[in-house]
Amino acid sequence: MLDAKMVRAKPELVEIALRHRNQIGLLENFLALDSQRRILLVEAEEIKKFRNQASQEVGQQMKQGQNSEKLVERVRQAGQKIKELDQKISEVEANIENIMLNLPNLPDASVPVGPNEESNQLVRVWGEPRQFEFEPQAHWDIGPNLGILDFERAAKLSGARFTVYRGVGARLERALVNLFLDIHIYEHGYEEIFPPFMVNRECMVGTGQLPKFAEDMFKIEGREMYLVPTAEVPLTNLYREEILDEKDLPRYMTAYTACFRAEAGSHGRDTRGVIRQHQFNKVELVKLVTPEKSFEELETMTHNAETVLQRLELPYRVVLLSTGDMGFSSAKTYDLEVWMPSYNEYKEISSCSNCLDFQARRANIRYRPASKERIRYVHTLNGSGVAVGRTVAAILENYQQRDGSVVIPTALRPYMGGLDRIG
RNA sequence: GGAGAGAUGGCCGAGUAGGCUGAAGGCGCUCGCCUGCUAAGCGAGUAUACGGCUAGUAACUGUAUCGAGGGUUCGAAUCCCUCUCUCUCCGCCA
Repeated sequence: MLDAKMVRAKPELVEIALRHRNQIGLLENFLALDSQRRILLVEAEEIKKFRNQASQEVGQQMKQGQNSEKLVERVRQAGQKIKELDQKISEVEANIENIMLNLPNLPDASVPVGPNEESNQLVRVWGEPRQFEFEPQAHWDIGPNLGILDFERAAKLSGARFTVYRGVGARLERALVNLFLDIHIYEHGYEEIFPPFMVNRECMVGTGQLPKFAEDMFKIEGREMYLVPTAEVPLTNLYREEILDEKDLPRYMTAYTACFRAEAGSHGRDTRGVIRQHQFNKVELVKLVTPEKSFEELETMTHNAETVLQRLELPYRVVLLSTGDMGFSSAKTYDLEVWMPSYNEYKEISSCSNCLDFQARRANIRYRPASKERIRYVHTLNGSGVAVGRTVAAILENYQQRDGSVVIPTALRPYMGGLDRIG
């Protein structure tokens, strides 16, 4: 959520920033409702002031045995008026809230302006795509051929966009989770968290999935509970409605969770393989930091995610997303894209974002500065460290051999019981 | 699933025949004093949100907030209703 006072003070700037995000005309109603709200507030508060004083007076008079009927009657009427005004105010506030909850974060000044991913900015490239001396296969062929991915039976169980991992494939998935977690816990200093995979509505609003993107979520029938679309949701919301001490910051947290996405509106995209699934595994990184530090924390978080790909010796590049390609809650996002031979291009495998105080404001996560200034919102960051299914795909494709077998990256072998090759 | 208890400020914890309690007391924290150092001691201070007024995120001022929402009342942390959560016992279960 944006700071309403800031929007009120500089609507033109906000308008421009929103236009860069392809969001137009969302502010018109806000300004009108906002001033209406303040007019109503002043009126209601004045009457409440009268009521407070008058009802106290009534108490005094009653104690002294005086007749206070007239005053009582006036207060009664004031109470009626207050009820009406409060009613109006809460309607107006509901409208304002609705607008505010649907406004995306504003892009940072360092973000390239552009309508879509075409405007993304290449930041750096690591490693080089391998030159195959044979025709490389796609992971959706490699996996089934090795008997480690079973798409057909997954469809029988759950439909499209699900995969069954079996045998060494299942172990590969599990090994990657453990490798990623170990790197972030023991090398990068993140606290390991194992959160619930279902969360309530407040959490989903807190990180920005709701109310705008309800159709992307899996909701539990008959309950206000949602399957987590990313561990970012439970991790960030761990401190919802809390006031932290500055000495408790920064907080670095990492978690493995399954992630569940309805993928509404992505029909026909990435239909083959494990790239776009309704359920996938991910190790997520989340940071809560002081505002002064958030941009440098974004850099280190991105490097933390890169470490995983470097350890696996997978070629990737880092891209700074343009204003038109960023997620709703983010002010600045780096994507990590891993080389995928089947696509003959780099595919997103991690997304690292600085959300500034946007989520903190929604989730009401604040901290008390050591210097005794007033309480402030923390800044929140999140990043994939990294998507596990896509890593499996990348390993299968980048490490495939002419005979159909797949070499296991060295760093992963201890997690695979020493196995150095599949097939 | 059955029975009962409870939700108050950063924490603990008072507060029911409804009124001057934003809220006693303690702890913690901050500042000052004291002190060879530390500790102890003494004094003062210490909620948040949204408004008004302002050059002002200063001061002043108003309103709201004692789990959430609604009701009764001139007036509710205190009475009534609904919901949520926590705890105890029983049952069931990985």
